[in-house]
Formats: sequence, C-alpha cells, structure tokens
Amino acid sequence: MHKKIMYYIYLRNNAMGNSKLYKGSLHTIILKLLEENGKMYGYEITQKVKEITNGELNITEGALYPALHKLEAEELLDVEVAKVDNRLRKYYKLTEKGTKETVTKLKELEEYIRNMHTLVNAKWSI
Amino acid sequence: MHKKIMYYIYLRNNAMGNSKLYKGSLHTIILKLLEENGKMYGYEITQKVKEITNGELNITEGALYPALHKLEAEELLDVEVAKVDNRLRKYYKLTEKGTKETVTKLKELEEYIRNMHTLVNAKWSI
DNA sequence: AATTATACCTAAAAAACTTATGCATAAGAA
DNA sequence: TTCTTATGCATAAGTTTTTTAGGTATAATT
Repeated sequence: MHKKIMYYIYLRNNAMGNSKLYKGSLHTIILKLLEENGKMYGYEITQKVKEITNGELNITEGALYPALHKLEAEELLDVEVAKVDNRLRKYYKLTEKGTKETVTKLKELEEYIRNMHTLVNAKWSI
Repeated sequence: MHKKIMYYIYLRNNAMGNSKLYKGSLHTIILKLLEENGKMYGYEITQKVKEITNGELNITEGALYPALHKLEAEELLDVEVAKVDNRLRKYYKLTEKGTKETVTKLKELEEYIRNMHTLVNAKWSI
C-alpha cells in the first residue's frame, strides 16, 4: 500500500494588464522593503508590493526568486529558513553590505526619476 | 588609378559610468521629444537627451536606431530623408497614431513613477 | 595629416523580465 | 468529501530591450 497522492493543477493569473516598465528597479524595491521591514520572505514581498500599489504592480515569482538568489549571491542578503504551519519560509534580511547598497540604489532611482521628469517635461509632481 | 581611401578607425566612449536603469522608457523619451520638437533626426535626439540631463543619460546608437525603426514599423513615426552638407539625415515625426500613443506612454510613466515613489517610501519630491 | 564631430547602420551578447511549469501543504467553499 | 484557492518554494524557455562592438562615410577642427 502507498499513500494516495492528491495534486491539483490550477491556472494562475499573474500580472494581468498591470503597468509594466521597470528594469533594475526590482532589486531596489526588494532592498528597500527589507530595509523597512527588517526581514521578509518571498511570498510576503509579492503581497506587500501588490498591497502598496493597489494591485497595480505585481511582482511575478519568475522574476522575484531569481532576484533574491542573485542578491544573496552578491552578499547583499542573508537567508534564514523557517517552518511555519508545516510550510517552508525563507526569510531574507539585509547584510551590512546590503544596507549600503540600498542607499546607493535609492539615490540612483531618484536620479533616474528626476531625469525622466525633466526629459518628458512633465507637468505633474510627486 | 583609383582614389585613395582614407578611413579612420577610432574608439568611442559611449555611456561611461552614467546612470542606467530604464526599460521601456526609451520609446517614451523619443515620442515625447518628437511631440515637443516637431521633427528630429537620430543624432539630434542623442545630443538633446545628453544636453537636457547634463550628460547623465546617454542614449547609445545601438539602442536608438533600432528603436526608431520599430516605432516607424508600428506606424507611430513618419520618416523624411534629407541631405544637409552632403550628409544624410533622417527626420522623424509623430503620426496621428503616434501622438495618441505618446499620451498613453506618458500616463504609464507617471503611474510607474508614482508607484515607485510610494514603494520606496521616498522623502524627496519632484 | 590626423583627429573629432556629425550621421547613418547592424549583429552578437548580456540583462531582466514574462510565461509556463513543477511540487507541496493548509484553508475554505461546494 | 471534493474541489478550489491561498500560501510557499523553485526553475527553464522564450521575449524584449538594452549594451557592446563593429562598419561606412563626410565635414570641421587641431
């Protein structure tokens, strides 16, 4: 006898018609969220971003997890595995190097946004 | 007898340590510049961007020309070839479709920037 | 005479995504 | 009980958009 395996396949509806546009900004988002919240796990990050942007920005898992692994490889993040409700969670937090890099990345973002604002001669402000 | 060919090879120093970061924004920049200036040619666009951003953003030719061709293929731009001082210039201008698309793209950019501003909980404003 | 600025172009590679899977447990709805 | 949704991790193939690195040519400047 063996256990009966129940595994359901289901369709996902990631990222519908939500606003695209962003290149290196995913790393910046991750770093900044970790700076503010101390430690977070992947799924939590996707939900947080969705919540903050009222569902306008959806981080796909295919983008998020490789990004987290890369940041970890660059020693900007530390990982800590936890088991909650029999489910795995990988908590990430900034290293010292990561904290410095966050400052740099945020400056670059501001620079970029200022340049774009000037370039398109925007009437709006934030 | 044949003419003596004089052709100099030289090194280029495109895009030094200048601010990276931007994905679909190149199309938006091009469209907006054309909206403001009526018609422009490729080289002029690169110089204009450099000028406006004080040299911080340098559009590479390898990105610009394919982008212009793509926008033309999508019928957002019209081309007009001119010869000035025995040198070729290709002037681009917005089509009607292109003018509409410019509005859309600018809205998307604003949306994106607002989202990023909220996400990183920025203290600065523009 | 040599270099720099002006002007176009393309192809190979890299970067950063989306899309499409796969696996697994818990909670809630039918 | 059964099915579905939510929670949680992951990778691989494909696409888009960029960088890097070439190529060709004329005019102006050093």
